[in-house]
Formats: sequence, C-alpha cells, structure tokens
Amino acid sequence: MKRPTIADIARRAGVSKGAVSYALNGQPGVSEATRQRIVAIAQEIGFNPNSAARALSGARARAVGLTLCRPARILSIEPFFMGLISGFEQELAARSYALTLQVVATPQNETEVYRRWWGERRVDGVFVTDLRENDIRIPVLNELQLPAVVIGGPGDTGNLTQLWSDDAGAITEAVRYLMALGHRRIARVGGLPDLLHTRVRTKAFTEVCASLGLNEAITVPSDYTGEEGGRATRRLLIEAERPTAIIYDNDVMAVAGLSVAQEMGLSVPGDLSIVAWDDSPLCSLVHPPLTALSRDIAAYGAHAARQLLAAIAGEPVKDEEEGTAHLTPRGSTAPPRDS
Amino acid sequence: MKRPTIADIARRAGVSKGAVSYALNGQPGVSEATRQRIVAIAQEIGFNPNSAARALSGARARAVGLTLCRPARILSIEPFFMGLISGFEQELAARSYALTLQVVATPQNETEVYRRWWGERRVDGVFVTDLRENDIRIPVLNELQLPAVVIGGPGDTGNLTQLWSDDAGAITEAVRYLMALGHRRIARVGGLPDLLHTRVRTKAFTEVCASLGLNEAITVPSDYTGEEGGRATRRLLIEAERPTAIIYDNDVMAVAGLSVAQEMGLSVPGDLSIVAWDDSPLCSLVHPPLTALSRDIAAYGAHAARQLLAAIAGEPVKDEEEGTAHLTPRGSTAPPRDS
DNA sequence: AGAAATTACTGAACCGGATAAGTGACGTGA
DNA sequence: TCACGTCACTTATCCGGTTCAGTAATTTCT
Repeated sequence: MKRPTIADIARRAGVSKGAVSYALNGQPGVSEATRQRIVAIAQEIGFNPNSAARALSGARARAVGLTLCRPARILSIEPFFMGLISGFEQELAARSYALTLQVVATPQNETEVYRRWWGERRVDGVFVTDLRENDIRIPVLNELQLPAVVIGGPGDTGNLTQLWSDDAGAITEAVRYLMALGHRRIARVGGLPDLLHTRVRTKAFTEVCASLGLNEAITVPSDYTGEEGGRATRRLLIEAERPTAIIYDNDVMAVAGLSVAQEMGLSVPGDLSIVAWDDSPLCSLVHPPLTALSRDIAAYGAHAARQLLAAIAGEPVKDEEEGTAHLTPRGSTAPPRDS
Repeated sequence: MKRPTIADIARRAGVSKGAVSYALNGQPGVSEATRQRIVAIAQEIGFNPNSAARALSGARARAVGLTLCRPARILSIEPFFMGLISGFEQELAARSYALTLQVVATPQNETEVYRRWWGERRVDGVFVTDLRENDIRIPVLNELQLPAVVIGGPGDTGNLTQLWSDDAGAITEAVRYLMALGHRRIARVGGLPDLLHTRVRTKAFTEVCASLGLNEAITVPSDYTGEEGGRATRRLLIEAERPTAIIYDNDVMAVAGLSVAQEMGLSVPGDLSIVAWDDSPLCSLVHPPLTALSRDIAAYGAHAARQLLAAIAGEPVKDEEEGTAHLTPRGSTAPPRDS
C-alpha cells in the first residue's frame, strides 16, 4: 500500500507542495479557506508526515532516547523503570514524540549509544538515569550538545538539566517515624553504592541517626536485587545486637528481606520492622503489607519528559527537585516487642 | 558540533559520495584498497549514517515498534514485558535496530499508533502482544502490510508471523504434578479472559482435569493484577470445599494469593499448594518460594525479534512454537495435609 | 589486434518534507 | 494614477543518504 505524501494532497487540492506544508504546519502563507480544504483532504486520506523526511529537512527526529543499564534479571522485576517509562509516555504521546529504548551492559556502552544516536540523528534528546560520581556519560553528552535530563542527582552535570527527588527528607521522615515507634537500632540496606542518589541517602541516613542520638546507623551496601537484599538482611539479623528495624532502598529488596525474616522465624513487625523505598503494588501484595516511602514515579517521569521537551525546544530549563516521598504506614512497622 | 556526512568523507578521500556509500555498505563498485581507505576515514571521524536520510532513500527506518496496552499500575510490576524487551534487544542491538515503545490505553489506540507509525515510516515492523479473539489490530496490520510478529496465539492472523508457547503442555505438566502429590481439588486463577492464550490455557486446564478424573476444575477469571488475584484467591478459599492447590496465570497474582492464604491463617504448602506461571525472581523472593512454570522469556523475545527481522528482510517466516515451560518445584507445593 | 566485457569509479536523480526566494493579483495611500 | 505593500500562493533548493546510468581505463577473449 502506497503511503500518501504531501504531493498527493497538493495534487488533489490543486495547490503546490509548499502550500500544503504551510497549511499543515500552521504557518502563515495560505488563506484560511485553503488551509481548511487541505487539512480536510489530509484527514480524509489519512496522511501522516514521513518522519524521516521531516527529520532530514527540519533537523528534528521527534524522538527521545532512554538507555537502561541493568541486567535483564533486575530490569524485569524492578518496577521503577516501567513506572518512569509510563510517565515519560504521558507527555511524549501527547506531542507524538516517540521513545526509543536501548538496553546496554555498561555505562561505557551507554556513551557509545549516545554517540551513535547523535550521529544518526535518531533522537533529539535523552533521559539519563542512575547518575554516578564522575559519570563518564556527562562529558560525552556535553560534547555532543545532546539535550538531556539527568535523573538521580543532584550532581555535577555541566549544562545538562537535572531532576531529583528529596531523598534526604524522605529518609529523615522514615527514621523519625521508626524512632517514634521506639526503635533504637535501625539499619539500612542500600542500593548500588556507586549511584549518586545512594550516596545522598547514605549520608542523610548517617546524619539524621547521629543527630537523633542513635548510636549505630549501619548501611549494608547491596545492588537492588532480591538475592543480594536477602543476603544483606541475613547478615544484619545474625548479629548479636540485631536491628529492630531495617530500611531498604527499593521494594524488591524489602520483599526479599521480609522473606528472610520469616524464614529465620522472626515475626514482622513484632521482631523486625521493615520500610521499603518506592511503593509499588509489590508492597501491598505481600503479607504483611510493607510500610513504604511512596512517591509518584509516573509523575516524576512526566516531569522529566516536560523538562526534556523544553530543553529540545531550546527553552531555558532549570534544575528541579521533585517533591519528597511520604511515608505510607502499613503492617510491616510497629513498636519493637522488647520496648 | 557538526555531524560528519558522507560528503565529508568523500572530500577527504578524494572520491564521490556514491563511492563512499558503496564502500561503507559493502556493495561492489569500489576497489578493496579504496574501500579500506574510506572505512578508515569514517572510523577516524566517527561517522554514523544519518538514519533519517537513510530511511528516506532506502525506505528502511531500522527501527521496530512495540505498543504496550496495560495500565501503568500493571506494567510497572509485571515482569513479563521487561523480560520480553530485554530479549528483543539482544537481537536488535546486534543489528543496530532501534526499539520504539509506546504505551497506549486501548487496542483501538494501538491500531491508531500502527497507522501513524506506518505513515511516518517510523518503524519497519511491530511486535504484537496479547492477541485476542477477532483482534482488531490484525486486519489493520494486514491492510498496511506492516511486517509483524504476533506473540500470544495461536490464532487467526492472516499473513502475520506468529510465535506462541506451548501453554497446554505446561499446564498439563502442572496438573499432573499436583495430582501426583495427591491433590484432587485444583483451581486456577486465570489472566484476562479476552486474551487468546488465556483461552488456550483454560481449555487445556479443563480438558486435562476431566481426562484425569478430577471432578471440578474451576477457573476464576482475573486480570493479572495483584489485587484481583488476591480477591479471586479469597473467593476460592472461603468455599466449603476449598481447593488444596491453585495455579495462577502469572507470578504477581501467585504472590498475592500466597499473601491472602497467610492472612487467612492457612499454611503454604500445608493447607494450600501454589503454582505460578512464569518464573520471575519474584517467585524466589517470597517465603515460601513459589513453585513455577518456568520459561526463558528473554529467549522468547529474542526468537520473536529474529522472526520480525527476517520478515522485514522479506524472507519467508514460518509460524513457530517456543518450547514448553517446565515446572520448577519449590517450597510452595507439597502433598495436601488431609491426604 | 580489435571487439567485448569487466572494473572502478563519477554524476545526477530521487526519497518527502521544510523553507527561502520569487511572482502575480489586489488594495492602499499620496 | 502610480508606486508600494501585502497576501496567497509557486518555484526551487536543501537535508544526507541510496542507486541507477554513464564513462574511461583496463582486462579478457577469439
């Protein structure tokens, strides 16, 4: 089947290609009557502008890119990314921007993908997640002058727009809540230690615990997987002075931690309170349902998409902080039994 | 920063644009010496062909599309799609095809996206998931002659290539296993009843139970969400003659079912055995870990991607069946206590 | 040795839009 | 009434590749 082009419309309307282009793009240069006639014909024959032709002349691909740098094993179960993608789509679909996805193995590969996308003019901008210290992707994006929104800072990103959430505020709320319940030995199972937002959380956790007079505030590093989260939990629970509450950096590790506690014969929340970071349906799924630091990840993604589209349009875009996650108490937190 | 084009290479190599194109695409028409010189220059200046220009002349966009028609709530937690996407990428990345993603609300919207993509020449082909009876997407794709691989049949898809997994074989194995353990009242919590593969499973479940002499083989329809899965479980467990084993159509509902059983004071697997369909890390995460019908979803996706790329290349592609899922026994299945 | 075939290119057209520059008709002000 | 400006278009060029037709030089065949 032949795709209709503006030449087809031009022929049927008895005008030139140029007139059709002006009419469909809302440019001046055609009368209102002609414009309506052309638009009607375009509608009728189901015209969609060829994105390649448009990209070639107009220099806009009308697509943005996202690289995912996590093993398939984690991606499949980690609800965060799909939530983020859903949020992106809300904004992108409305302006008929496409989202191009690429799963890669290493940050080094990510830079190669950025270079290729840029050379191919395949995307107008990219989302960058999992910001690290001295992230090698940042200088590449700055060099290419590829518009980008960096999610997961704040950090040093040169000209690139940033969006982050107030992780320090969230963890402070969680620790205060656990203290109010009577907990004194609070531990944390952290995400990948390289990631900047993990560092922010670790620093904030240590500081708030110190300021509240909690002697030990142990963070066990982990990698967001269930296996590692479970192992970290086991290590914490076999200590002589085991914690009475654990905060996990994501929901998957929290669920794994719950399972380890049950396996060791500890009751949750009686012997151990659990707080999960990010409140996916997973948290309400298990028994007991998990107290969680909730934030609207889709809204977070939508916010990032608005920033990226603005950056692509050449508008000035400020770095922003998304609101603080709030604590959603459920059955996994209670006063410690011995208090 | 200026992107290098073939004209730049041509100038530096002292040849014409055409020669560069032949050289870089492995076409005959240039000597081996010239080809190597041109390739070296392209490497040196970091040349990537502009995908828009290529698509415009060559009529290949070097991108394929996937539409996801599930609410964000489900997408975020359902590991199936991310597994599938990871599998797609293995094949696509190797041939530097891009994957374009679009989240939509209804199958009707999906057809609109297909039409737009086709008109825009944005993708060379699409993956279709969640095949339904009299699926409205099929005639549209056939009309547009857009290459496609349909995942989740088998069904009536005209010229479109299909890939499905042997769900009947898998469920037969699960039922036989539960019977061998001594279970006689086996129920099933199904996925969305509209989907063709759900029907295949329901039919096979009913038939195998009948052939093995199990009086009742109830399937409670559900929608893949944890909430609905939990509700369906509760409904089954308050019956006077409650089942001693339940098979769930996905892992999320199985986890929710486990949680409902625990909440009702039933022990798993003592009072209730649970089998999950699709073995994501979720299944090993909970306590007890869930017996599951395992299949390699990434391999399934990779297989589909190979089929789609072949279809795009114009090669004849046969409908195929991916191997049968196999049972991975874990802690959630055991002989029923009263037998 | 001369005709034919092959090799290694060049030049130009083409894909389908966007857009700058050009054109004729019409209205307007001095 | 004539120069000028504006409107509503048309024409032509460009974007960066692919590809076909053409050509000169070299090789092959009889």
